[in-house]
Amino acid sequence: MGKLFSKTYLALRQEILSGKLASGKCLVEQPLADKFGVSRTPIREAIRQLQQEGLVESDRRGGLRVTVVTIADAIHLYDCRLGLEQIAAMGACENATPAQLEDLQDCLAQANLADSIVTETIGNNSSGLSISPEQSDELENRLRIDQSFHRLLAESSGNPQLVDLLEQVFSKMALLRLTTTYQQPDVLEIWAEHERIIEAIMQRDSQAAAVAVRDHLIASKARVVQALQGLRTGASLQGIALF
Amino acid sequence: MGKLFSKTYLALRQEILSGKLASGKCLVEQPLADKFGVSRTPIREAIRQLQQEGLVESDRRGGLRVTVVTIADAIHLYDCRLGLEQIAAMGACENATPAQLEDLQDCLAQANLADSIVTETIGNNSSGLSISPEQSDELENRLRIDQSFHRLLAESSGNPQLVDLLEQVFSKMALLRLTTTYQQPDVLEIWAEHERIIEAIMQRDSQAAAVAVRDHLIASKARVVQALQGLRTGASLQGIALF
DNA sequence: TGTATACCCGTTGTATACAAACTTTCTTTA
DNA sequence: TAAAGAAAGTTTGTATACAACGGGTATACA
Repeated sequence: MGKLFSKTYLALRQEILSGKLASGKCLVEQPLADKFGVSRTPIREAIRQLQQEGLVESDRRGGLRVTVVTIADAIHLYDCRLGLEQIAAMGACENATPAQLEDLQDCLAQANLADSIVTETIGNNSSGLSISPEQSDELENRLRIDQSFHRLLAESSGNPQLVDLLEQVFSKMALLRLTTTYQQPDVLEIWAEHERIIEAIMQRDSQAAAVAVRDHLIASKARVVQALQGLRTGASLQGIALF
Repeated sequence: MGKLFSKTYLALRQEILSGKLASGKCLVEQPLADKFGVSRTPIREAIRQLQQEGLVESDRRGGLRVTVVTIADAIHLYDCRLGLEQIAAMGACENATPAQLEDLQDCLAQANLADSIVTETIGNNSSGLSISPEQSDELENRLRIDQSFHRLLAESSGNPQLVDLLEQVFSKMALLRLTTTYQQPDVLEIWAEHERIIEAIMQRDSQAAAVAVRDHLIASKARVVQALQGLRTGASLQGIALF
């Protein structure tokens, strides 16, 4: 179907996730409609969709803006993931199909491959502050792989409700993760943690899987919080709002 | 603000949650607009809102209908609650305010009060199949109390994201409740389980709280599954109550 | 100069008209 | 009679016009 609203939705989403529409930016219907060459109606639909995803939130004055993710939100979202993904891992131990297990392993393989490429071509990023386009692409790639892993994990649980809820959490974190991954290029630990999760699931050991997920998310949360606090002290951003 | 869409949203929501708009019923914009005396625009807005809440889902043919909650969904939703509410309880141990603790205790007191009233006026329901209006009201009351408890628990965590996610789960479970009528569950056990949760939280013992929540939800899930299985085998739709 | 009021402009909410896609049914033809 | 196609009806998508609400500014008056 050639619906305009889905096109504008995708375009808007891309603008938000790429940072062209910055967090906190007010979304006004008519200018957006002009920008995309459509009327206000599909813009409204698109914004509603984004609101549903958590990428757009209502302002205090009833207006709409790109969601602002605070440090507190990041922590809260990680706690939600902690609860949901432990259940997902336990469910995966019971219900993951062979194909899904294979997908998870593929994901890990891609991760290692991507990591080796980055290590070869770029090396570690401890030297400078600036990030080249190639680095940016590779880091973007890692982010995608990580997201794929967690999405596959959710799907492997065989619980569609869980998938839906986690999807929402991931959407809200997308803004956050976009900025934090650049600050935290050392992801070898992450892949190791993913491997432990997969191993536990393949052994159908739900307790071990839950523990592995818990450890992974607690570690990730710590990494992100550290990165965010570093960001905050570096810039002169007032209060809790980060972006 | 006297926005029409919020009025129609509330009206539609009420119709869905009261069962006047049955699960699976297709939602067509123009008839609904005629029914509520508004144009299609606010109807669309309201439906989008309900879709966001999970009370409306898209049909296979792209149409919209009142969400259909299956038995499998019920089990999956309980698993989601299991994950989220354990986190909520642990959060509550850290962040619950004295006022919130008091509210939780009030909730329990109301539960005991309601229970004694039901016991006095009605007695247990082991005898017959039919349920009087008074019984129905009292069971409705208990359901509200139970929902209040879990809502307060979520809020006590101090995690708004968690509150949002649990709200969605509760909404969908409310739909399931409508597909059947009530059956008197063993409520004394439920209140006792609630009490254990509160005690753990008041002692700020997050591990105990998580265990208490886990035990409670596993028991609740078992109760519901048992009721559902009996419902399937038995000819008469006695129904279930979700606690 | 400070405050209050009135008006203008920007933004969202609502109604309505029209278009496009899909369904269904009836008709026509092989 | 069956199948294919066309026409009518249904439903959602889109554009647009207008209304209502609110904020900000300018002006008038104290």
